[in-house]
Order: sequence, then C-alpha cells, then structure tokens
Amino acid sequence: MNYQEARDKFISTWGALGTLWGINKAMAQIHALLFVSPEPLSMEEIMEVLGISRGNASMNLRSLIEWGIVYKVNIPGERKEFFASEKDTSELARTIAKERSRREIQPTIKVLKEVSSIEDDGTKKTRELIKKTKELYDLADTADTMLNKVVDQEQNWVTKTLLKLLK
Amino acid sequence: MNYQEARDKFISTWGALGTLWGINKAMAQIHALLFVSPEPLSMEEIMEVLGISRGNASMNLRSLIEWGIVYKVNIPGERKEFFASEKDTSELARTIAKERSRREIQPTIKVLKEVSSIEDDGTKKTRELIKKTKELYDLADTADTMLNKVVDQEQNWVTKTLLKLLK
DNA sequence: ATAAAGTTTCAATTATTTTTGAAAGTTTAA
DNA sequence: TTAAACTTTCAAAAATAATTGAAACTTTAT
Repeated sequence: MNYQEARDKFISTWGALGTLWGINKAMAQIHALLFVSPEPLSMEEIMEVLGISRGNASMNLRSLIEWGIVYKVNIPGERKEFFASEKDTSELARTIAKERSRREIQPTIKVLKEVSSIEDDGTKKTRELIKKTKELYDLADTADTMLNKVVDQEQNWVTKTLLKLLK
Repeated sequence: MNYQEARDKFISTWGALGTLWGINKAMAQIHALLFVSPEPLSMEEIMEVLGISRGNASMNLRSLIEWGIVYKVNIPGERKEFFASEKDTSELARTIAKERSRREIQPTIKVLKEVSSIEDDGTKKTRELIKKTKELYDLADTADTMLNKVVDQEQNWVTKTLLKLLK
C-alpha cells in the first residue's frame, strides 16, 4: 500500500465511522485529512482531495472549528486561509469527549433525573419507570464522570495504574 | 408530571439520543418502551403506543433482537408473540458496549493497524500519516480494552476502586 | 385440509440529511 | 475606491434513510 492508498483508506474509514456515529461524512473526512497532513491546507486543496463542493467544505470546516478540533491558520504572505487539525491525539480525544458529554450526555442525564423524580403513585408501571430511569441515570452519570476524568488526566498516575490493572 | 407524560418524555428523549448516535428513532423508542414496561408487550401494543406501522415495528424488533437487547417472550395461552427488553441495566450496557466494539471499533482498529504499517519512504507526509494513525490505533485500542473490561466486571473490586479514585 | 391469526418482507413512498452552486458578502492590495 | 481574491450563505437538488402498507408467508386450532 503506497502513501496515497493508505491515506485514502484512512480518510474513507474515518468517514464511514463518522457516519455510523451521527457525524456526516464530509466533516469526518475533512478532519481525517487535516489530521494526517503535515502542513495546513487551503479550502481549495481540501475540496480537491475529497472531491467536495466549496459550500460543503466551508460549512463543515465551520462545524469542526465549533467543535474545537480544527483551527484557521494564517500563513504569512498568503492571502487565503489555511486550516489545520488539533495535532495532539490526547487533546483531540479530550475535546471530543467533552463536547459529546456537554451536547448529548448531560441533557439526557437531566431528563433521566426529571423522569425518575416523578411521584410514586404505587402502581407497578410507575414503580418500574422510576426504577429503570434511576438506574440509567446512575449508569450515565458514572460513565460520564469517568470518561471526563480519564480523558482529562490521560497522563496521570491514576490512569496509568488503571491501565496496568485492566490490561 | 404524571406517568404517561414521564414515560413519553423518556421515550422521546431516548429516541432523540439514538438518532444522534446513528440509531434510528423507532428502534431506540421501541427499546425505551420495553425497557420501562413491567410486562412484555405485543407488537400491536408497541405500534399503538409509538404510533408506528406494523412493518416498522417488525423490522426494528428484529434489529433489537439481533443486538441481543430484546427477547421474544411466549405467554402461555396467548397466540401472539410478546417482546421484552433485557432488564438488567448493567447487562444492557455490557451488551451494547460489546456489540459496538465488535461492529465498529474493531474494524476501525484493524484499518488503523494496516495504514500505520505501510513502509516509511522517508517523506514528511508518510511519516506523519504513520505517526498519527499509530497514535489513533493506540488510543482506540486502549479505549476499547478499557471499555470492555470495565463493563464486563462492573461489580468487581477494580471498578469499585477506580470509581473511588475518580469520583 | 383450511381458515383465522399472526408475522415478515419489500417495493413504493415519505422524511430527513447532505451537498451543490451561485449570489451575496468580506477582505485585501494597490 | 475599487476590483480581484476569497469566503459564507442558503435555496434548491440530490442522496440517503426511515416508514408504510399490503401481499406473501407461517403458524395454529379445529
């Protein structure tokens, strides 16, 4: 497998994974491309390599910037804008985990708390609803806390110890 | 909030979360409904509560069964089939984690391994591709291992210790 | 054997999401 | 200031995914 084949395979796999996780293909592929590019790329180059339109590139770059995993880069002497991905893999993981937690998990946890707090009228079905949503609340809350702590402190002793214990 | 409001809020939130994670709404909602139902439900009842067609109910129930989180239940004296969700929350989490790992993470890890194993031709871009995909490989592999171990042994001392350390 | 009850399948429809492309907007250099 | 270079926006089109509904299929009771 040569460079281009390997890069394209990575980009297309990353795009397919994104799709499976509710992230659109262009967004995931732009990220993949920037992540493995040693130099920042212009919008033109991104459009070219991925075969996507200007509008598509522009909108998805904006989303990636909102997510905090892509940056605009100014290259001296160049008029146009260049884009680069967050290059530190741990930092990338941290940002994605934080954002997904904030946008998706936390709101769900909030609803689970509300629903599990309804008054127990003594009926079987109400009891079951309260019990199950309470359990999901505990699970989601624990998982969310762990996730955030682990990615936050990827290099600390807790994680290292943990890895030794679990591997 | 009364029972029905609470249940419907839970079902609709679960459906929305599913959508965000690449799971279709009907599938996530059927699961939510069964998860909080004290008794197994017939396809008729599921269609009725969620307002979906017979075909939709049938296909999504099949998917849930393939995922291993919904079961067919035979009720003596009843001709039709009833459906029930896995009721143990830890077991549910374990099954989902295992399945997502198997279907999505493992294939991605495989590609990352392939791509990061291409021959280093000494160019900057090849070096970068190898380096970055290797880092992602390590991250994904570690995360996957941890996830599986943690959900596998939710009650054991490692996890308990871990929670104390991290909370 | 057969008909009623129940389930599955899948082509067609509907809904949703993504992408395009061109017009409008912005920035920069002269 | 102005015009070229570049970027953003968004309505329309295309692509994709979800859903329906009815025919085909299966099971069960008599």
